[in-house]
Amino acid sequence: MSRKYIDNPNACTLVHTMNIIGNKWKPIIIYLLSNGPMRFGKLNALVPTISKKVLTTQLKELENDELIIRKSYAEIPPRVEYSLSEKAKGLLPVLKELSQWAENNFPEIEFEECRIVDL
Amino acid sequence: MSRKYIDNPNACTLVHTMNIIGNKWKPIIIYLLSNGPMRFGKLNALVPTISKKVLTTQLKELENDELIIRKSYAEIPPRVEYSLSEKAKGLLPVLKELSQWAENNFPEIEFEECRIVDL
DNA sequence: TAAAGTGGTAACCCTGAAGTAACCTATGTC
DNA sequence: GACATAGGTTACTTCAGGGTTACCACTTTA
Repeated sequence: MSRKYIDNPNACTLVHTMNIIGNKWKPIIIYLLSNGPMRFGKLNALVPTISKKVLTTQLKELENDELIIRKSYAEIPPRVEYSLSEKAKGLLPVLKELSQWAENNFPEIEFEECRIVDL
Repeated sequence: MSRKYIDNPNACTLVHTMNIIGNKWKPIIIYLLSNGPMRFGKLNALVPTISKKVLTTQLKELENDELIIRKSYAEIPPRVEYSLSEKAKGLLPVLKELSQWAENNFPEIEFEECRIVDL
């Protein structure tokens, strides 16, 4: 008789984490929101390469996973603010370590294209 | 004049990290290899739901990113051993923190299906 | 009266990641 | 001579994530 499946829950919680934040846009969104609450339009302006539709779905998924909080004001024109939940804030130091790891281990990459233009 | 692009390299190193390990199988592979070198067949047996083709491409990509080391012996039948590089070992504590974060913040999830069967 | 501002939704398409099944190499063994 | 073994490759198909464009609601401003 031989084992056939993964033994360790660590691997699976990891998989779960990746399902939540391991995609193209979510780390960026979480990072941006770490500076404080932000409106939909501002997020969209800061990441012009994301379409409104995709931004909407990413925010909705993050909200479902309770990583961000959506607060909408009954105004015209509408105003909606997104902010990080406590769950997400607990993630920030780990994300920072991941960044650090990448910087330390891939020094050949300049990450220039990430630098700013103007706001 | 207003800023139009993301300001912070943190977000982008993060994106880079996610590109490397943020997918369905790589965290699992890295975790399994953290127990020591392992052969292709054993990896495949431990994760029976991954196809040989996909396992091959994942291992190849991890090797290109210098996270794992592929050692092949000129024997018949062939023998190939995979192990973690130093780069990848530096990542392990962070991955563990990510696991920990998921366990702490999603207590409602049992992660039962991750438990073992037999080896 | 028409355009701008805000936060979306609806319908559609496209691509790349992942999955399936068959095949290959070279040897040893029945 | 047929099969098993280990580590793949090749060709084909499927599917979900992401992308594009158009449109909406409601008010203020020009």
